[in-house]
Amino acid sequence: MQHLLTQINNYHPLSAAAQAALQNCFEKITLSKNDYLLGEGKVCKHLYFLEKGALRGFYNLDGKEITHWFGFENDFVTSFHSFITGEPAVENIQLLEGSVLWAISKEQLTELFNLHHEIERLMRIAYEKYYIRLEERFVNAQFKTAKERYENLIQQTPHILERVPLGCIASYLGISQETLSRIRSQF
Amino acid sequence: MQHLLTQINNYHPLSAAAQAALQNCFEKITLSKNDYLLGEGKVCKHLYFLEKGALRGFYNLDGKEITHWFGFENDFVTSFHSFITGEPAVENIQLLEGSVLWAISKEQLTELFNLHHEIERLMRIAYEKYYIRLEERFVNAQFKTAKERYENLIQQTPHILERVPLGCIASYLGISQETLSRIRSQF
DNA sequence: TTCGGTTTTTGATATTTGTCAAAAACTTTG
DNA sequence: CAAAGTTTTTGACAAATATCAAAAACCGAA
Repeated sequence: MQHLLTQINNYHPLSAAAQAALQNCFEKITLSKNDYLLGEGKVCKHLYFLEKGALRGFYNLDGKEITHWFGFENDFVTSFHSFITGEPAVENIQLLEGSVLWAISKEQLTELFNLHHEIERLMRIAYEKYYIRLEERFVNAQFKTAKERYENLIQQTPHILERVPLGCIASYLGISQETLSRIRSQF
Repeated sequence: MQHLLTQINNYHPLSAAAQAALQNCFEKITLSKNDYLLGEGKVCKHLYFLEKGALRGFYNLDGKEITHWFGFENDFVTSFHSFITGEPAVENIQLLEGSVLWAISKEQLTELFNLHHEIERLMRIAYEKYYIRLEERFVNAQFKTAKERYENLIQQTPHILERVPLGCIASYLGISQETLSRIRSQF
């Protein structure tokens, strides 16, 4: 729990009162490799903080699993579309490693927003960061070649390569596994 | 100005006090077709609300202009990366039509966040909406074919087709102008 | 209305990436 | 450790898309 609070203070420093309130709402979850945090069709009612471990978001297309994002230590994760809109999730969230998470419900979070302006500020800032991050991935996806995207991955998020099976990475990069394998053989 | 306030209340209803505060901070800007709202290399210090008109964000790559987003009536627009981080913008923002905008500086907005919790909430909610919208574009870019992306455009944002030259739309869809032309001829 | 410039389309060809099938390498577990 | 399963690589070929060049269509201003 201390780790969670430290990280949150890193995003945006909070008063003791706000920290205490958060502490009351977050619940610890421990999951094993391959467990599901969320299955498609379910409404995702929680925001999670990933303290330790790794997971992926994926959806099914023509019988294939399309992994489109990963979560690692100190990431906030959820199915954002479902969490925000309240609609059923299109994606699954599955553990890539045994992990420790902290969960807070949307209801509780909304309540905390009302009680503590600074917690809503924290969230606003978190969204800003996540927006920028997504924007960069979007530009990569749309305007870079498969090889450039792989080089980007090596340089900017090499931990993904070390902790995730190549099959997941291929769809994360938006290319087929075979193409990824051929790109790798050029290095 | 009334239009601006009405639209903002649509996002999230505000108290009279908050509305008055906003009203004091937003400045009207009128620009002509082809004018620039922002040039690459400059830090984007304002958030804009587009009351009437259309514009595009684009950057230069190997001498070509890559349009990656459009703004239309009732959109909040800015170079988000630059606005959020304070770094120089990579992109240009150029008017596609004569337009009416309202501008607020980041400084003023930050001040308003401190004075009115509800304005920060408005912004948090706006980021949520924009995040989801971008996520959808990302999935399209990464996992759909050129033809599917064009069909999506027709169905979901047909106004783009009516108001924007095809050259801009091609790069918005992440395809060459020639390919776009060939796809169009199939309809 | 016509000229000059811009935008869009068409054609021929090259490049990139995907698909399917099989082999090789790696992992897990009894 | 060995069999069975899974993941990754390789090969041959097909499909999607890009590029370059030129023609056609469109558009704005004298």
